[in-house]
Amino acid sequence: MPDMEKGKASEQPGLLLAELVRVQELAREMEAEHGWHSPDEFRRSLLQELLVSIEKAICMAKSITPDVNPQPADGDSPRSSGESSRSETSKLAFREQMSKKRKKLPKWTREVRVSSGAGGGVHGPVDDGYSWRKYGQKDILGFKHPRGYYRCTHRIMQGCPATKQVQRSDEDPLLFHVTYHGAHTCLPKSPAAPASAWLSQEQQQQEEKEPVDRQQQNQDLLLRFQTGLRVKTEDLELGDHGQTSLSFSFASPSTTPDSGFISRASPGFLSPTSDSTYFSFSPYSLKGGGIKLRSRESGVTGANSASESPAAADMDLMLQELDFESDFSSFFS
DNA sequence: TGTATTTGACCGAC
DNA sequence: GTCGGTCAAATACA
Repeated sequence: MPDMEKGKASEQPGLLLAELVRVQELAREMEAEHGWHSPDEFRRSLLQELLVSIEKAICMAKSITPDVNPQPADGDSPRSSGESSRSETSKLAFREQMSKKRKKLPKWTREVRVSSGAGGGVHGPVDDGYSWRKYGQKDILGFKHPRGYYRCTHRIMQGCPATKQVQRSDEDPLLFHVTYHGAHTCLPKSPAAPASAWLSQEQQQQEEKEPVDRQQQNQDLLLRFQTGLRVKTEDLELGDHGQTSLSFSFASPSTTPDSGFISRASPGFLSPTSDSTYFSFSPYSLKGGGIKLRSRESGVTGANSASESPAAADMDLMLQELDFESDFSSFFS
């Protein structure tokens, strides 16, 4: 293939991505102007759905590369048709296809700490809006605890390629590393109101009563985190596909997952591993899709060392330097 | 009885 | 050859 053609081919996804980012910006502007404080719940949920869909599209666009053959639509749902008659060769071909595809999928890693107050497990209903099905577990070299493998329940029906891996920390049994692979192409279980679950009714009412600008909202968010739970970023980094690593720590006994933050989320999110339970957050809530993330200076190490001010600084940094508008708007609105 | 989880085996990547 | 990720039959559970 001549270089010119190669260049054109590689330009297409870039243009597509640029267009999508542009649409995302417009949607965000619309949300900022009309959606965020709109008393019209319907309009707000529509805007949030729109933003989530755009992010999905961006993710998908990012996963496309010009030098790879386009995947057939049923590539993600191997058992959807003709499974029983699949020949050995086609089976192998499919595996190879999936293997190549995996490498292209966007990936997010995050660490989730479960409060000891929850008794080593979270009994409160926690939900990221998607349902997961465990398909494997494996002992990993260098880790005391096995790694659990989950995929989206809708993989077969809707061909959703999203998977996640859950690895319990050796040092801290209450800490779980959750790695998401691929963006959901399926519909969330409760698309209209997943995010509102993260705030108390009182907080939501307050939110509606007192319209503030976006930066002020970020500050409010920060305050809420400071009073309710600690949040810190650690080793914020960029992977090949915009991988980020974030850490959430529930530090106050009065704000254990059971007592508030988590328990207000919808059911079904709790995904037990073999010897524990864990919870995690939607990749659409925190991922840096389409957003450049900058590494912060290291200085806060270990979950327990996340004192108030570094956590505050980190959160502040996140909220100011990273464009988390859509992410956090869906996460906390 | 249908659905979800467990677990040994298989396969590709390194 | 080793290891991580996935498959799929067996099993558990509601």
